[in-house]
Amino acid sequence: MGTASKALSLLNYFTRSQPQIGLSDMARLSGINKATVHRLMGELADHGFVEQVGAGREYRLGPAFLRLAALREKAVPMRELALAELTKLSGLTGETSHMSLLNGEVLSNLTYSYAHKHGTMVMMEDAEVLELHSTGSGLAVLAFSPAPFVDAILSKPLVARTPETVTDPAAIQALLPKIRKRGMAWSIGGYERDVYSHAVPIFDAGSQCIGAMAVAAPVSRITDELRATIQTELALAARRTTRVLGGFPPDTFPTFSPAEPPAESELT
Amino acid sequence: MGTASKALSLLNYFTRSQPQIGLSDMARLSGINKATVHRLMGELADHGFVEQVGAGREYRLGPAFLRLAALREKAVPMRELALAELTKLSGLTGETSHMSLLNGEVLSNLTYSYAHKHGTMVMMEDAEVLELHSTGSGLAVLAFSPAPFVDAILSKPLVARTPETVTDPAAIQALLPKIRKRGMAWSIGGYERDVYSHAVPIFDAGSQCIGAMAVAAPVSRITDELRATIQTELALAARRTTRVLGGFPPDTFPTFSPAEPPAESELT
DNA sequence: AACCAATGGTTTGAATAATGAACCAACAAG
DNA sequence: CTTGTTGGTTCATTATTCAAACCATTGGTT
Repeated sequence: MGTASKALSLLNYFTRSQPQIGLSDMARLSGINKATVHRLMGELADHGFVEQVGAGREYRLGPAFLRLAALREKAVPMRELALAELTKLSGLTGETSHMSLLNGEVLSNLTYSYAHKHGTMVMMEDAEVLELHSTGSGLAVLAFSPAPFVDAILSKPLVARTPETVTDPAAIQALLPKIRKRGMAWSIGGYERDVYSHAVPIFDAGSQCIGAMAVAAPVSRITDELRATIQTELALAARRTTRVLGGFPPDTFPTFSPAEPPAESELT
Repeated sequence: MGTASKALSLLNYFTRSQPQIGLSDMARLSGINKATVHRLMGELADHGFVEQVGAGREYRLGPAFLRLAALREKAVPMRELALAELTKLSGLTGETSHMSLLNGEVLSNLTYSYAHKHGTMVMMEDAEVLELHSTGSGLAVLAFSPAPFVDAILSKPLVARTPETVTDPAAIQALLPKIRKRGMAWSIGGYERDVYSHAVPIFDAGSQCIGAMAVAAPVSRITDELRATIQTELALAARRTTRVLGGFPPDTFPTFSPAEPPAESELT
């Protein structure tokens, strides 16, 4: 791994739950020598990518990202375009919709839209991390990712987020052909209890899967009718999103047929 | 300069007007060897900080910034807090207000708020770059920055954005003590014609100047009354913003006195 | 106080990686 | 067929990273 990669990889240890990291912790987390970490963090700090805060001299992400994110969004208004589709999608389905991007071995949430139609709804957060094996979005991405990548993901220990989470690699592998065939994944309570999630992959200009668009509803609200609405509208919205982002689904990607309600036996 | 710094500095060549840069161009712009640039861009691309696009294989900023910016904003909701103050400020003054952060030798716009009170207003953009010598915000920052930094900025060629821009380093140096004394800078038509801008510096926990908050109004709309309102409210809003961001004005920072309307002779 | 275990930060020669000039191959214009 | 681009690669030279030790400071225990 090159020096620049090392410096950049340090940034990945900052998370929502651990927004500040000290020097020694960072050296431990990254497995990189403390002296090197110190130098790298110093260079990152010089460019505003991290900043040192008060007492413990811990590091946290710096203000440079706000500027660069704005420039990125100006050049490629992914978030804006996705949000436009999500807003429509939430309106049509009455449920929370979101889009997430593949980032290494996890998905990170890009943006989301709530429907304020019901008293309860599935909550999302910006930059929320979604695992590939336990979420509908993750399964959608896995199904349309290269086999070596899938194998790498599934060969690692799979955390059970809920009692319903499927953690058997073989069982997950078995799901993928079905997802590939219908162009849509679903997951019931795999990530959070009582959340029924539908997800469709999103592709870039090279037909590589770069993320997923999804609709998440409380299990209790799901009916055949709502399921049909979600599936129809989500498939359309995701297809439009891929296109509007300049991407193309692979030639093998199916046109989702709404007249194909899932048998109870294939619910997952 | 270390390897990591070189890689990070490459990111600064992407701008609003030049969002895509080829390998050779990047090598020229940065003065770094092409082979090195190639490797560094490859590493940046591996982490999603840049991506290569289609035909010319040019590079542009990658999607990783959206995630990291969201994490940063979650940890330190600068933008959100600033926007809350700006919204109030625009409401009270009826004019466009904005906040920008020092990034190297320029300010980059963090966020802004429009007042929809009049048919015309000063327009802003996210991540817009403001020069230190030609904007009210820039002068406010210069006045509260270390002398070596100010000297470094003013020793470089100063671009005249409009016929009104002051480009004489000595003349600008002469303004700074006055700005320090009153805790507020103003600029008339220095950056864009017909824009009258007031600006107050924002400080961090170490009383370092990190940016500025400003109100920009069309020159034609300025009256003594509006000027007094802007100055009073801006001074208060900026002070609240510094505090709410966890910062402290330096001990020497004056309490702006609204009962001190500028004589016409000190307009700049 | 004395001690211990942390912390952030710095220093050392031996191991490792980055560097830059030259070099390809591909494409375009003349 | 030259000339001048482009993105990308090679390899001896050069600079950086590594590990392990060491400081100075802090906070908690005995």
